[in-house]
Amino acid sequence: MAKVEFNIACTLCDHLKDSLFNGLNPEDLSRINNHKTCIQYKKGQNIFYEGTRPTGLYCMNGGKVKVFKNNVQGKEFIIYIAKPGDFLGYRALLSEEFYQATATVLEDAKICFIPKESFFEVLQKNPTFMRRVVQAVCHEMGIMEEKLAELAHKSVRERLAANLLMLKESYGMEGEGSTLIELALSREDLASIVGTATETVIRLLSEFKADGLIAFEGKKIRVLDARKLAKQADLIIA
Amino acid sequence: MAKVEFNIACTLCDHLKDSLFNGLNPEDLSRINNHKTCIQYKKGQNIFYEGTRPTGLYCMNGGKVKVFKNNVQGKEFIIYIAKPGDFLGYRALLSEEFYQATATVLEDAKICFIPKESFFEVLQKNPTFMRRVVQAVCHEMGIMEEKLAELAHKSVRERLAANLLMLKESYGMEGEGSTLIELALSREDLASIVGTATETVIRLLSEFKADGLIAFEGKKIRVLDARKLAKQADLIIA
DNA sequence: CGAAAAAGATGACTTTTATCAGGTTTGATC
DNA sequence: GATCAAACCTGATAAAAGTCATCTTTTTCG
Repeated sequence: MAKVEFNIACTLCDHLKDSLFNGLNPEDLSRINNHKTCIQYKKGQNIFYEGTRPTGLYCMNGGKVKVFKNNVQGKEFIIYIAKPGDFLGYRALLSEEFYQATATVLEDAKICFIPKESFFEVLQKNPTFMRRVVQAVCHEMGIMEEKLAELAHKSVRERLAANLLMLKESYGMEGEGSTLIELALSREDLASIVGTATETVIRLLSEFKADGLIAFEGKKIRVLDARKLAKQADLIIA
Repeated sequence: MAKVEFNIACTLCDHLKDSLFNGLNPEDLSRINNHKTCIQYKKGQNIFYEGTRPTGLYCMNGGKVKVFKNNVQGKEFIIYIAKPGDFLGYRALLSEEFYQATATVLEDAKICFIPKESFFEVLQKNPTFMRRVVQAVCHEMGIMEEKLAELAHKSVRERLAANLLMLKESYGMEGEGSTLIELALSREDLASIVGTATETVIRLLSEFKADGLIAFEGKKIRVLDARKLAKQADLIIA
């Protein structure tokens, strides 16, 4: 499973508009572009490992990557799932620490690597870009605070429902009419997102299906009744 | 309970050395100093509320403040506890969002307020300071990832033990010999930190006390056997 | 000081969810 | 297409932790 290089100019990248690099001046973008290395990864390959030192930033061009931590007993907790346009591994890079999580490819991915020096150079030269990165990081932190409170006080059923809705929002196709979660997640991975046992996820999914809240389409899940699901998630009272 | 103003020059602040303002050039520090308002708060007073818009940054000069979210049933989850030298409310300020949490005084506090404009001005003028803020925010984020994984996969007993150790580290007195947690936490607040019910915390604390792991001194807890506590937290295998 | 409120403690009970053990189905590989 | 592994599913059981009710102790405050 050798790594395969590919190359797309950042200016021509389909996902530039979704990325933090969007709005960067041509000069800085070309600096990034000239120093990047783009690699195709197969499902199951690792991008980086917990405990190692970051040497640069990963920018997703295609596919899906899970970022997770392993606990002592080997159980995974998935912190987030990166999709095209997302940065990967920026937290440890910016805090100058070791990676605290491992990144593994969920769906065949194309990922560009930008060396630390180039990224930091642009960051330092360009206060507006720095400002936007800070804003994004702090927004992300808000999401994590939300997750913490959810994990602390909601039942597994509520968390599963909430996460299905979240996945629909984040990984649904363009357009509001979309209800299919464009992510071929195993039950095990879904359990690692919700923070529960695989068996529990299986049981609850069958219940949700029996109640007409969701449907299975191949390896993917379609949200049939977002409103009822939100009720299950205790997001709306009525 | 009127708010009482006080004033201490930032350059003379005892906690400057623990703060992100440490190392700031005299010019920038005086800009901060000249625009700040310092207020004394009593236990129980609120600094800011979830859902409101931040207008500046709070910098702790004394006391303790809890930052928490309320869930639908009114149960609190404490995200962190700010101590002197800490910034308060910077996440929402930097992400330009509403506060997602409420801040309430745990122990009578002295807090300086720096208006958004002054803080942003220094931030923009001073790339080194910006860099340090980013680094701190990303470090904080790493701690939250850790907490997420802990909440997802550890038992209440393990989490309580881990949190007691954490509290000892963060709120113990200076010097490594210190074992007393310098925080008068109610059982209810401790439960809100661990993410469990008050009764459960009470029961587990009695067990820890019976096993000689901790002792109560007034409203405070002393860690008697950090090693055994770490074993309870499943942090060490042996 | 004394009354009221808040915090702490304990017991009984129930619910939730993890775990284990055994199945079946699906999918990849030779 | 046979074989093996992985993923998925189901049921039984046990443990963990929440809830509720009650009681005691401590704190607050007029």
